[in-house]
Amino acid sequence: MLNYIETFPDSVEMEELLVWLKALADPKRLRIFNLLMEGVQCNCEIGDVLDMAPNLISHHLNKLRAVGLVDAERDAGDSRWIYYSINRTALEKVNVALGAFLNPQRIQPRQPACGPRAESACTTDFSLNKDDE
Amino acid sequence: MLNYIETFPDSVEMEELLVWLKALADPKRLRIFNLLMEGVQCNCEIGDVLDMAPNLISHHLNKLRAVGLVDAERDAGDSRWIYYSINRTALEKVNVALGAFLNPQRIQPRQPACGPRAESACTTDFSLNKDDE
DNA sequence: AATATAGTTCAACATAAATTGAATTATATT
DNA sequence: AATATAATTCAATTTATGTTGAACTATATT
Repeated sequence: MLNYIETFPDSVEMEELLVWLKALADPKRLRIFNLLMEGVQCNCEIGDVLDMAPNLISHHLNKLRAVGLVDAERDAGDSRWIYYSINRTALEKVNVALGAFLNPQRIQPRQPACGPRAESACTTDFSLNKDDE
Repeated sequence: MLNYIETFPDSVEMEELLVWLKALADPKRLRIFNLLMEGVQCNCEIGDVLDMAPNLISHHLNKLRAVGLVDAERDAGDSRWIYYSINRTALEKVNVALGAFLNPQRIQPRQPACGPRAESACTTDFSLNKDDE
């Protein structure tokens, strides 16, 4: 009678995935990210297209940068301008992680350990052994 | 001189993607979803594994159900028990949508429309024509 | 030197969402 | 009938996060 344990790669990978999901799970950030996918690069143009204040764009770009999804680079000639772009390495990592996490083949046809169909009921002895101290 | 326009499939698809991302972008919900992927099915077992209160699990399962990612089914013999499972159709849709959205090939090597490298500066005439009323 | 530009940073505010505890529903067990 | 069980619903609270406006930095233009 095995006590169930989470098995997805490991909690570290899930933590990393979570960070990426949170970064993308905002309407404005998702649109900004989308624009960067399409090649738009500076704060001001994003503002023109999405009709957002530059400080708000800056805030969201910071969040995307903080998790590594987006890179920033100043213009060589006129350093007032900053060009933002998708970090391809990070994008690939996200794709791999999401692909693994959401892989339909991971779905197990496991019998419930709880309920009438189970060998043992929930309350029985899912807790750890008491004699481990 | 074209004014830039968002092109990802359409705003409807992005809206749908956002809904899924938001559903998954929560630490507890991501772990619950993961357990469901691994075949764990009832509220009580999730509670045992993740050490969470049943009402909180219920709340998160509702969120996952609300966006179609998770199905619920009562035990035929003892209807107090509810078995939760991943909705495979929804999962496939998420995979397709994410795959399309995060496809590295979408990244365009586009020159910025703003800044010194651009033909015209940002402030020039990105706004709509004034004579359209 | 004075002004304009691109963008950021900061603090205050508003909003949304997770969490908690208590009460409730519905079914099964004794 | 009385009690136990699995899970939900509800209202109250807390926590996190997006948004706003003002001030600031750094560079370029006139």
